[in-house]
Amino acid sequence: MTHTFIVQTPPAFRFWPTVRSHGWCDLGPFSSHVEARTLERVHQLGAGSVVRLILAGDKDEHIAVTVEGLDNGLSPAQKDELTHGLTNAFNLDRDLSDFYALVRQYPRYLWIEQKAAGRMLAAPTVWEDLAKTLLTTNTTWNMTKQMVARLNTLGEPDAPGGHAFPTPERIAAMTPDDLNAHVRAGYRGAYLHELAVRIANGDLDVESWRDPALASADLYKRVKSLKGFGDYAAGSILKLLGHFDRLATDTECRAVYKEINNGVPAQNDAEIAAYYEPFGPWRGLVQWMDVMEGWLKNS
DNA sequence: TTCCAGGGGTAGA
DNA sequence: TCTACCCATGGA
Repeated sequence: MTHTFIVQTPPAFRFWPTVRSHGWCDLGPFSSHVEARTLERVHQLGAGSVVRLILAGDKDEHIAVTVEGLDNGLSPAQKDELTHGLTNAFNLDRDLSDFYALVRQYPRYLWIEQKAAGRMLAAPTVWEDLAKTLLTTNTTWNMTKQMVARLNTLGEPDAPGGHAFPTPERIAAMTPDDLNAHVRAGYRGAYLHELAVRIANGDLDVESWRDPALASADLYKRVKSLKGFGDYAAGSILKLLGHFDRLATDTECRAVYKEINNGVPAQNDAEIAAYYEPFGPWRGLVQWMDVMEGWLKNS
């Protein structure tokens, strides 16, 4: 049985550039389909049922949500739950007008507003963003995809054979050794397990980190206090949570800086930080746009 | 075989 | 605050 509803979006929102703003769209349980311009996701509702979501932008750039896999109707509570999760995932509460006003002043960055880029696709839960970000550290993107795919198979299955992202409770119920025998995350496995345990037993309420009143310096400290989250990972998480005043300088960013700097590599990360400093509270997003420019322009 | 990826923890200064 | 060294995986 299939149900469809619309999630309203803010002005200047565009569905496809937001989907393609981040590699997340190709990490399970998301999958993006370029020809159809749809984003799919196998998703577990709070009550336990697993559904398949097919998302597309409609003519007004609102999000058309098709829900497959519910035997009964889509209840108002389920619709609210999905809308809430998608509001998080698409960062629909975020006002980017100041960001566009800033980049409009730089010829190099005029493409950002023209492409309606800058809104980043996140996961519906902070736990999922943390787990995936941990699996991007010190590895290749291809390896990240494989590790996340294996992690994802631990989640609740749906009828067509997909899996929802595993809950922290599910991961916490495993031993670290069993988890890593399955995910093959190397030294990251123990960190992932510890994170799941702390969330599952209530020691950490990571969903509360979405609170807009939380200062980014405070949030940064909290993320970095997690095992396995250093400057790069914490900077990445802050962006997904809507704080853009932190850089997340990785090998990719260093390569991009070299291009911007006429082929001359930065002597150190401080030189890269100095380049982005004028962008103030938006510097992290400008840095991300530099990394994603080629991909976004071709999406 | 070695090197290293969308780094980070730890010890020691 | 900075540096040296270690860390598992698997592709090149």
